[in-house]
Amino acid sequence: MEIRRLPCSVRELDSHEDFIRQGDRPKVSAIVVEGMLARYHLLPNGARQYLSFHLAGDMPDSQCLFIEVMDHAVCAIGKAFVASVPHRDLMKLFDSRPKVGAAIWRETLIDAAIFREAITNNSARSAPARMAHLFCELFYRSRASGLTRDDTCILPIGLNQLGEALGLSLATVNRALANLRDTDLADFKSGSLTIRNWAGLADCGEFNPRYLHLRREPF
Amino acid sequence: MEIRRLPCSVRELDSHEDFIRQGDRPKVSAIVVEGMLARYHLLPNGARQYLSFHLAGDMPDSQCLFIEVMDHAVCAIGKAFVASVPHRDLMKLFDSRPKVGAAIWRETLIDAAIFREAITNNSARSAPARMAHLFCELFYRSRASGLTRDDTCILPIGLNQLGEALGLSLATVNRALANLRDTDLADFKSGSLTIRNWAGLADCGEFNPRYLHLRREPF
DNA sequence: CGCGCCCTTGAATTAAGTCAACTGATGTGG
DNA sequence: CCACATCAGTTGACTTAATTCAAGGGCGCG
Repeated sequence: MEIRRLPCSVRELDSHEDFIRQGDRPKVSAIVVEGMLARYHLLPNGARQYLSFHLAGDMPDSQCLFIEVMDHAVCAIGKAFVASVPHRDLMKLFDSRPKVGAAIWRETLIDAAIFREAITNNSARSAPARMAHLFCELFYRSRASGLTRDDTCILPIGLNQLGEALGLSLATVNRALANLRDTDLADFKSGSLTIRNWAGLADCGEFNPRYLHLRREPF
Repeated sequence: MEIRRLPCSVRELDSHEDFIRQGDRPKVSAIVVEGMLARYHLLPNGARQYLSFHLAGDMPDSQCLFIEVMDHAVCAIGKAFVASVPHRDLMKLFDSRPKVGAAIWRETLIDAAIFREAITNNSARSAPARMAHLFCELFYRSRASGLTRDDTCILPIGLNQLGEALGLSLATVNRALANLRDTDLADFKSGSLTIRNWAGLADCGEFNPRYLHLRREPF
């Protein structure tokens, strides 16, 4: 894509560092170059609700192109590198190349599909199933982006954060992980996820990759 | 908006009637003319997860403009009228008037913000709080669209469906409603919602309308 | 009248949350 | 190099919120 030719500045983010905060009015959008970013809500009691995770190539804050003030925050999950592109330049690009605009619009619609799936996941499934579904999604997307090696992918996230993503307490997350390990479906340990039985894991989490709308599927 | 001038066909939908099903590849997009539409996932066990509700003026399936196959369904909540506009015509409009395209893009981004809020609502809040938040959102949006009278708005939805939206069982929905009624926050009865204490309800549901990004606020 | 649908309520059950103690790595300073 | 602090993960006992199950009530409709 021609986005690569736009002027941009790359920045390194430390683990847990915020890239944007709720209430900000950013003038640039970010593209993940390396590592992982996440969006989250900050709740009145100080707790967090993680909303989505973003891998290399994703634009985790495309929404701020058209919506002035951020209703959520974006932070790094593990060390990450992001490229910032001014909105002005993106808009000019959309004018001169409408297809690029349409492609990014499409990406934002897929983001929305991922949000919808998260609603269903966190509302209608048991703790181990939620865990399994999230693992399936992250592994599938990682693999589609060529970020896996054999059956494992990097996932520099803590159990607490997993809970804040899935609407579960730390203890329940732990037991769900133990469950997946015991049934030999997946093994999550010290920031890396290993798939032991893909079909079984997908079945447990009712994972159907249709909603990701990938052009070429990694399986 | 110039959308009104596009050729379109208006159709009446019965309560519960599907407008689009999962797996469809629609060639038209809908605009709600009257009544209410909802998006939902159909789960493997036959259950539903409602994802969002759409009032007059909304485009509940804008996503199919750029994504071929539907990953969710859209149905009527109560009787409704929808106008269908062929994608072809919308695309032509976007070409000739980029501002219209940007406005619709913005709408889809607000949809995404509503999905995010639903993730948080269904993951991080108690049953009565979820109920309160949903009521706040629907009343606020209804009011912004001029669809309320005094402190009540039409909400032709059953308790079962409320549960399928909030990730709660029928019994819990009932008790949550009783709770809101007892504390004199809101009264939901036979398809209409009456707000008794707006500040209290918003507080109970931690409702902050920021995420709706409305240009002019109804309160 | 009687049937079906939706709402309501109560009692029993279960999944998940809370609380607290303990482990095991990692890291720091004396 | 060891003593100690720290932090993330693990596990168990208890509590609670929500689910499930079951029975009953109101109401519209044939």
